[in-house]
Amino acid sequence: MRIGQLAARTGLTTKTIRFYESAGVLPAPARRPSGYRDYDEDAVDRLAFVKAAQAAGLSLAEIREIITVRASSGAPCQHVLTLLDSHAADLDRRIAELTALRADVERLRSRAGILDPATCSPAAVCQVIPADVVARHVPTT
Amino acid sequence: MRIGQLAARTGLTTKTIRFYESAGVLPAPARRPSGYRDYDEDAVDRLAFVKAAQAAGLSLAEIREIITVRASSGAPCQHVLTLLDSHAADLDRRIAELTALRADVERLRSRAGILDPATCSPAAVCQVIPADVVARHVPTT
DNA sequence: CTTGACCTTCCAGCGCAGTGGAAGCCCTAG
DNA sequence: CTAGGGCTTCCACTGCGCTGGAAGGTCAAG
Repeated sequence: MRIGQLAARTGLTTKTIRFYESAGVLPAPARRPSGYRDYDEDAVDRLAFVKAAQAAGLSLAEIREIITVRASSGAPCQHVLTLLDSHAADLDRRIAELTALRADVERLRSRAGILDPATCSPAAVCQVIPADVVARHVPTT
Repeated sequence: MRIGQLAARTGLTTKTIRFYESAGVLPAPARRPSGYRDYDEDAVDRLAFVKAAQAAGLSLAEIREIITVRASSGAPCQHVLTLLDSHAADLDRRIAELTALRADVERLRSRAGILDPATCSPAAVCQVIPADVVARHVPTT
């Protein structure tokens, strides 16, 4: 099938499919004499995997790596599990950070009621956002 | 004071300070005859505000807008509160998304034990990541 | 006078996952 | 024969917050 039909069947754009090929997550397909790409059914499965892996939070670089492992040393399950674990840990960290930030934003909000706008200095712009929030949200990333 | 000293006092780099000026979050300072930037104490306060607002999750574009409001119509407290509210709502959404993703990653992990690597098709790469995760993590962003 | 630290400008690139557009070929229907 | 829709390549751009480097000016110490 040509790229347009593959796009229709997978819900991606032709642009994205070509980009995935260049990104190494979709093998270069056969070509017709005209130069048109000619895909088989495997391409549909592969793109389904790419979408699923993205939905699971993996980057294209990680997906490419999984595919490489699969091609060179068989089933990449162990590698995938390691990746998933490290992503779960990342997610836990991010969730904790965002939750802390959420609490701090709430704190600023409720504290704002007792402030007098007249006491804001122009250089400091707005005392609703005080300097001490920096200390609580240090370079975590 | 010159830019190097301002950088030392704020913990930023000279590059970043010039970038902030071009981004409109720090006013252009006076210049010495040599062309060197010459900052006053207000610059320290301003950069403290920028850092604090960043730590509170605001983008430079939002910070610039707050500063513009401040310059044109006085204390921007109401504007800042609106921004904080909308950011709190964003954070709630992001946290919910990440939490759902975290649960799904966990689900994949624990389900992986009962899979036979031999039943993975090469095109689908790895059945640890099944197509149905896509449905649960639809285009949310 | 020279060295070196500091400053100036401008231009380029990072990572990420695409998206947009231009110039041109292929193929079929009318 | 022409129009159109599809396909090809390549290059540039998006958003975000910087960071790096080149080429050159300034200033104080030795």
